[in-house]
Amino acid sequence: MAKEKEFVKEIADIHEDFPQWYTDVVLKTQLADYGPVKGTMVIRPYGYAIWELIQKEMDKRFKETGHENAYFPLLIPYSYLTKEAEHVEGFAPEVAMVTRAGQNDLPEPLVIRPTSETIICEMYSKWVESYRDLPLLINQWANVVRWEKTTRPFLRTSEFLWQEGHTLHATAEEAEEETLKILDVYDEFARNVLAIPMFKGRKSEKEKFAGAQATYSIEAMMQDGKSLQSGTTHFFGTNFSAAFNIEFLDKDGKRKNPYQTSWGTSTRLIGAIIMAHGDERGLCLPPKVAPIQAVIIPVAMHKAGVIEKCTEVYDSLKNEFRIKLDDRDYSPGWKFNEYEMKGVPVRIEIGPRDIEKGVAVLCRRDKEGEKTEVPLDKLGEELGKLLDDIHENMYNKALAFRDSHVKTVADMNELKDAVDSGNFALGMWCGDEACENKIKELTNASTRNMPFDQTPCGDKCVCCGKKATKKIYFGKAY
RNA sequence: CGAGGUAUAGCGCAGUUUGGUAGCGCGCUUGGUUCGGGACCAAGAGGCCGUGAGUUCGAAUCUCGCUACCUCGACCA
Repeated sequence: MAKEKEFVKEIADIHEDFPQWYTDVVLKTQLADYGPVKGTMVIRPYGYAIWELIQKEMDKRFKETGHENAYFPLLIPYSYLTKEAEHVEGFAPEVAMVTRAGQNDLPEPLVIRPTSETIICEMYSKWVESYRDLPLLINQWANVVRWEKTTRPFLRTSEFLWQEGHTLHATAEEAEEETLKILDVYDEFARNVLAIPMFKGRKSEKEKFAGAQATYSIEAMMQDGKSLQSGTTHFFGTNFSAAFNIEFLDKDGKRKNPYQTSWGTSTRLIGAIIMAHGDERGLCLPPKVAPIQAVIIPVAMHKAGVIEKCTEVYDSLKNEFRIKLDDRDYSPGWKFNEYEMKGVPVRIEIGPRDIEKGVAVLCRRDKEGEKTEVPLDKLGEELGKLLDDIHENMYNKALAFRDSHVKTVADMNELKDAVDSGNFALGMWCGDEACENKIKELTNASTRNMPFDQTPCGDKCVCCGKKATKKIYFGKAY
């Protein structure tokens, strides 16, 4: 019907105009709206509910691995930022500062945190005295501000929400172990909660965090073949602890700088969900972070007994699932489209015909048109199974997409072909930053990360042709 | 920050060339008929035309500045 075509046009075609599709989905599904200040966004209730579920799942994992939450101040003296040379160099260009308070200029400008290493280190230097104080494992949920040049809702905003973990350890081995452990937590979370497969690996020197000795990342492939860096963990060695005079007296009676890590994930993960799973109908949310896991849609609401039966079903499911009964005065067809656009995993239709048969119709979002009739007394059980199956299917679909969009390449031409046609390229690299820069210049792709499985796929650098020992992913990135 | 584009009702647009006081579709409100894939009829509400200055008797329309958004580059979670 003509009306249906108009609806489809409300969201740009995912295959023809991915950036526009993305923005349409964010705005039309009411995840977020633009704020009045450049690069800011308002996270609307539907989007914030996803963030709360992400927080809940992730926080549980941090606690299970021995971390505690704390909160550090938003404002940081500018002088703190300058203590670690690489750090200030990396962040200065995008730092926002407060220079006035009330009617007076401040004696020292205050940085609105772009990240909290410096102020946390300053505090840690007071708190740590003995090896008995280690390890110190703290996480904070906070907002940070980075004055980015180009912004996009969830993917890059001037202010964003995130979590940042900051830990201190007595030995380098223990700190390195922490960076890898958290990387695994991120990876497992992405797989089991967001249904997104990640490439785990180590960043190149060029791409690592300002002030880190080593940076690791999880990288997700979006449906346009671009990479989204979705989480990072950093090993600092003693770079910061030395700069900030964090010292402890070790068992051997010597004063030492502890080894440090930091790690973070942000509201960007919501962008990852949108771009990894969405389709021409809009959002498709993984059940574990879907604010509404199933929506009950009454059919022929005015007919006797329909609303009553729907309410009864709602009451029987509401304690076990995040469920909504939509009894608004819109036609069923209108609601079907609405909730599909908003990515609700399961729709439960209940109308006079179903009530007569003692069933409800379950329709899954991830497989178009697949409907099953389920006896009302088995609804809870079947819904649980269906949600699990939806998660599996979404993960497998994303995995299959990803695996079919990675090309092993041997030289620059193959690399360029691969990334220009929407793929990641996996190839050998000599480790020279000059090659990274040249690749970026010629193909617009950057190095993403080096997988832990370094089984060679060749022996020559894809760029310079010299002997190469590092296997690394290349891709265009957000 | 560099190049290009856009800004008129909640959304999508016309009107700008040739200045004369704003219109269409969707949505919204009310009443009625409807309801298993975006229903229909009728009656309504809603806009200092992004913003600041200038030209003019008169500016959505002409001139200059600013801002925001979109696309493409350089920087980042």
